[in-house]
Amino acid sequence: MKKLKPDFFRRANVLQIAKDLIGKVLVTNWNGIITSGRIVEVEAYNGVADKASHAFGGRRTSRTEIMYAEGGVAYVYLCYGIHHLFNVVTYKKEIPHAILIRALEPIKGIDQMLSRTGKKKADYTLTKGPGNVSKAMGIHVSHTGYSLQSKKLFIGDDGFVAGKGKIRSSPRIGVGYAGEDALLHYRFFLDNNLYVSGKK
DNA sequence: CGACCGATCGTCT
DNA sequence: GACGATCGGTCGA
Repeated sequence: MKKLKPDFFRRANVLQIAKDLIGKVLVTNWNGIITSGRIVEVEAYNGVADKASHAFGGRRTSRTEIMYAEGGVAYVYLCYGIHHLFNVVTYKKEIPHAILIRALEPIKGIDQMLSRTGKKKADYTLTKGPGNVSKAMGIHVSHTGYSLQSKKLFIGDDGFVAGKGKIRSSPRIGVGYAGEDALLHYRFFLDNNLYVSGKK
């Protein structure tokens, strides 16, 4: 499998990168324990102009500082005190674009995902939703700043191609506070995939 | 089904 | 001191 190169993440159009990430494979390798899954749902956060983004209006804090880094690194933050949400930083230095990985279809290391999540059997809840993705993959806030060129955390292309018309879009989840920006179709997902969050 | 609620804590005001 | 880019369980219709 080919690891996605830095150039993939350094493009200006965060919506295009988000769409391109659908069907790619997220891999973690912590101490030789490999888990991987196909990305089936993402959301784009379009920098300082996007009310739903942590970096809206150029807000810059110690938490969000990593969003202003060169594209191709991880931004992981804690949500509701419980869930670690994994994002990919894109575009260039000082421009805080990011893409939230919301759902995977498990490929490798399913036993390991079960033990990390404490679930008994592998069903579509294993890697459905951003909190579950990080839990199953062993991703933690301490991984913020990791390069996606690392051997421990990267995104690969195994040749999978989404069929024509299979990538759908919709408004983002849980961003009602963002006013009119909550209506933007910045969420992309594989049509009819069980692991996509939202409806059953 | 849908609505609601508790868990749990770092971050920002 | 309030509140989230969430989840999973429970309750009632």
